Amino acid sequence: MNYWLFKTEPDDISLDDIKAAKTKGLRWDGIRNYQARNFLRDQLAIGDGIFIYHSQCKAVGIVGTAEVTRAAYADPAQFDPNSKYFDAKATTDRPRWFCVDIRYTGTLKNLLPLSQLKVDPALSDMVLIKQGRLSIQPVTLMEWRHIQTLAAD
DNA sequence: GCCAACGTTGGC
DNA sequence: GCCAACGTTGGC
Repeated sequence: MNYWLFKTEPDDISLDDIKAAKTKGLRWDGIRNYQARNFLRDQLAIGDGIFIYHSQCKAVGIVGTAEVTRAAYADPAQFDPNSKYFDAKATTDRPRWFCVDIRYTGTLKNLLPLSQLKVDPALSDMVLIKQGRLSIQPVTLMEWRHIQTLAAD
């Protein structure tokens, strides 16, 4: 069992949208960054825990949790010429991009703003803090637990 | 909307 | 295979 952080722009997909999808869950598609893709394809497993992080909005930070309900499969959008995620170089034999399905598991009592995460010594090695521009990233068990504790306060 | 960070593309 | 140009992410 591993832990992850997914960034999303709430104007596009918010935690509420994930919640509204209930147990049938949501396809997490449109990942077009190789580093994020490799995590998706090679490491995300059913049952893995996910922090949902809102970016590009007023309240930037971790808002809730979700879990993986289906491991990586070829992202159908790459084959759809009408999709903004279409990739002419991808074929069904050799898909380039992958997606997973996730479902809502909870909303944090308090949104944990990036500003707070940044100054927390226990989180100084977090990928979120050390590297920008990565929409799917690993979270250590220690970080996962620490953030859960912060959220419970 | 600005701009820094950084990944990707493409000419050579 | 180098590296400049370019595009995207994402905080502020």
